[in-house]
Amino acid sequence: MVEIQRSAQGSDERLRDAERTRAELLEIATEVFSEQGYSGARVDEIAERTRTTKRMIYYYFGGKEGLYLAVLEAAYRGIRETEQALRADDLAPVDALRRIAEMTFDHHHDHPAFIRIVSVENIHHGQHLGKVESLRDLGTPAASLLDDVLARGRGTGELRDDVDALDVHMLISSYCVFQVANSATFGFLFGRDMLAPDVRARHRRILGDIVVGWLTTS
Amino acid sequence: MVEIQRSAQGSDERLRDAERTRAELLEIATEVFSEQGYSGARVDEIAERTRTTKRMIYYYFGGKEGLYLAVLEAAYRGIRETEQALRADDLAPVDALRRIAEMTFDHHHDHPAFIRIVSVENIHHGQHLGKVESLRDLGTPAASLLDDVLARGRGTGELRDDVDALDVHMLISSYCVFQVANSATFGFLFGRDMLAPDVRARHRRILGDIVVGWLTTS
Amino acid sequence: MVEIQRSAQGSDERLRDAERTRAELLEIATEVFSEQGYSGARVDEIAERTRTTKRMIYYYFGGKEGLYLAVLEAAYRGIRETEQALRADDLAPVDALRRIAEMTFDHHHDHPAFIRIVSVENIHHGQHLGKVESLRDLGTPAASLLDDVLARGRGTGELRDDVDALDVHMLISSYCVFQVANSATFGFLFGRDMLAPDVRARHRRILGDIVVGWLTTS
Amino acid sequence: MVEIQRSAQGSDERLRDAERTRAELLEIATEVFSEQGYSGARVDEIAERTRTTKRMIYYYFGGKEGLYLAVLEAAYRGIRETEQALRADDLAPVDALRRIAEMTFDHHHDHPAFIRIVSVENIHHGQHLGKVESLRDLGTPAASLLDDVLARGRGTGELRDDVDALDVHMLISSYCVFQVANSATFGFLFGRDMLAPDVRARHRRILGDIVVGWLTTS
DNA sequence: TATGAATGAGATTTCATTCAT
DNA sequence: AATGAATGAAATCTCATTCAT
Repeated sequence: MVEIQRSAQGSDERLRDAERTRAELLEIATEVFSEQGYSGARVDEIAERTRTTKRMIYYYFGGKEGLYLAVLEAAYRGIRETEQALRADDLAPVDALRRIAEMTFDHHHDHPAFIRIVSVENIHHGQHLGKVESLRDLGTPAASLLDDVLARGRGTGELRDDVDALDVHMLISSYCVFQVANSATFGFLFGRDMLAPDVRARHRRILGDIVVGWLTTS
Repeated sequence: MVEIQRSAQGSDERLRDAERTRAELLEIATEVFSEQGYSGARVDEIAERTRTTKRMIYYYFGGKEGLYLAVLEAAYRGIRETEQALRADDLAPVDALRRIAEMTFDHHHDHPAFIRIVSVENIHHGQHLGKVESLRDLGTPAASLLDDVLARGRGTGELRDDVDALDVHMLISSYCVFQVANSATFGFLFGRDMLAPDVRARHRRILGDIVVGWLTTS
Repeated sequence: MVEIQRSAQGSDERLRDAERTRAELLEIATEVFSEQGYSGARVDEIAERTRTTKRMIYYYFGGKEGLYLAVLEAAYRGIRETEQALRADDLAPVDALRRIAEMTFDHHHDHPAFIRIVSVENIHHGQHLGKVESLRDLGTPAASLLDDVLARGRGTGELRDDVDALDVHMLISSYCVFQVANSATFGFLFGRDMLAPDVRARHRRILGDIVVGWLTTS
Repeated sequence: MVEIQRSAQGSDERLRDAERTRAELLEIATEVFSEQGYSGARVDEIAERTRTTKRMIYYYFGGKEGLYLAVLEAAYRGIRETEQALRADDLAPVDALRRIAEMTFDHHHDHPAFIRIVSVENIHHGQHLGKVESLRDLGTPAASLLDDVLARGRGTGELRDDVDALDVHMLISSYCVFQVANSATFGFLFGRDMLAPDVRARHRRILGDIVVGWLTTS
């Protein structure tokens, strides 16, 4: 019985190792793809920064593109989870808005790899995104949260009613994405490092001001 | 003398051809780099879409990177010229602001290749940008134009005084860049095509509203 | 005793399973090797089309080559059995000849996988055939049957005597093998599908005519 | 002027070299593919047996399959030329028939690589053949030559009229192809080396006898 | 008897670049 | 000013096989 138990554990361990191998590849790949882009990333480099070998990429993901798709999926799944965790029903509409803006801002700053992967995917015209079944209607959560807040605010007359959730989401997204995705060129051209803590704090506040200001204008 | 004249003409023609070859390579390269990224672009493809051969890329630009740097420079020179042409002294501060926002918006929509090149460059951490001498202080014009308007507006009390030109520029840029740079993923996830004429018109108006609204709040 | 009986049954079942696994591998392997050739066949594909796993190929056959050798042996054993079942003593020599030709013809048409395996083996210069001990003198039955018929026919003066059994066997074989082994290219080049029922019937008759005609010429 | 002439020669030489490189690759590839099959052939091996490098295979043929297609095309073009060179109008129908049979027989024996390539292609179900545009209606010459002879023979009553050119061509082809394509297994099983000169001569005569005998039977 | 994970060696293919004229 | 041929280095991918249980 000890025998059996041991071998059962062994099997579990192997399975856990398999999962770990897969996860490790995914993690490093996310890093490398986000740093070098799809074509710039090297399968060899990804493997080397791992405990396993290049061969495993093909074993688990079928190839470079498969790995990239998995990275894409994991990245988007990550943001979806964050969004779903974001609750704002307990706040007054105006506060909720600022809260959503700030949380989104923080999420972008804290997950630069994800933002960069999105940039990479856009360079490739989103051609891979469509191949990932599980990413079909991923947009909904973010929009519906804002929808609720806007609806509540419109009811009380606090928020204007000629703007929809997607308009707001786009404003927030564009502002937040830019911080991370364009920090290199913006920093170079204007000498302002958007990733520096004080600048970040300022921009965070400004975004809140802008969003609230815009939606509370009659 | 006939001899000489002929050979002079020949030389002129050759020079003109040379200039044309260079220009054609630059044009196609801008397209290809903006469509496929730096690593994704193929020297072979660029050459094939040209009337010349691959060898000329090495002849004129020294290599793939040299060509990319030239593309980068040309692209930024283009935007600088547009910005310098933008005049707003004849308008009241608030109108000038809206005007700047809308012109910038249009410029981005009308020059997607440039926006995409900037994305590409950011993917590569702006590592090439620094190598182009002529792009040193390119940021100034855009900022100084806004600076003037803000100064005028602050004087009359029309515009708030706790926001600087760079803050405004960043808001406008982020909003405009997003339209073009992220249209693929945004369109896929939310089903809104930011490049469609009606959506574009709506976003254009919204951007003006946001900028003006933000800066006229006390 | 119940214990023992149970374990005996268990063992039988296991053996039967083992036999079944082996047989299944062999069957699928025959198919795959005959469809893709030796080098073209993939161990992975064979395993996938089976209820077992790739590992079993190594367990039962030692490897890809061992599996191929087993396929080769089984295929040739099949034809030998067919040939041995072919009886012609009860027919007049001329009828027997036609009968042998037609039976052989049918056998080839009905066992394309075998014919294709022979082609594959010839592509590889018969290098594996020599390794299968049990295939040593496999040729004899076919030849000796013809030998008998020819001997009988020569005795009565019905059949010519300057042709030996192997000459006849080669004619029949070449004609029959071609039907199956070269149907793709012949069909492509001449637009005649040798596997179509009516063409097959015509060729069958023609073969009989040729063989009989040839051997009855003085 | 000497300058010019020299450089013209140089250019010619380069061109000739290019042609030579291509031709050499094609020649070695024909050998290797015919010896090892499509999947069994190694691009590396082909290159190594050449004065150039593996890279050139991709430069000239685009890849392994492109090279194989070129081999296929060259091989079939070779046989077509041989067939077109074969003239038989000056012979009496019966003699012409024997002549065609014997010439075809010799051609097969003298071009084993071609026969083997055809076998290889059949193993792959002729899937590549269809991709070579220039091989569309290649069959015609062989058939039309026989057609003429048969027509002449039927007119004089020397040859039977219920057999068409394709029937005859198939008989001849199958007999000849078998000699080369199946010599390994046939030799192994029956101990008769079909490629040995004396056996070859015997089979050559026999084929003539069979063809003539068949077609002159009323 | 059976199996999922792993792997090394080698195969094919790609790519920016240089050579020779 | 221009060019076709050539290329080395490296990238991606494949395949039969073995490990550990």
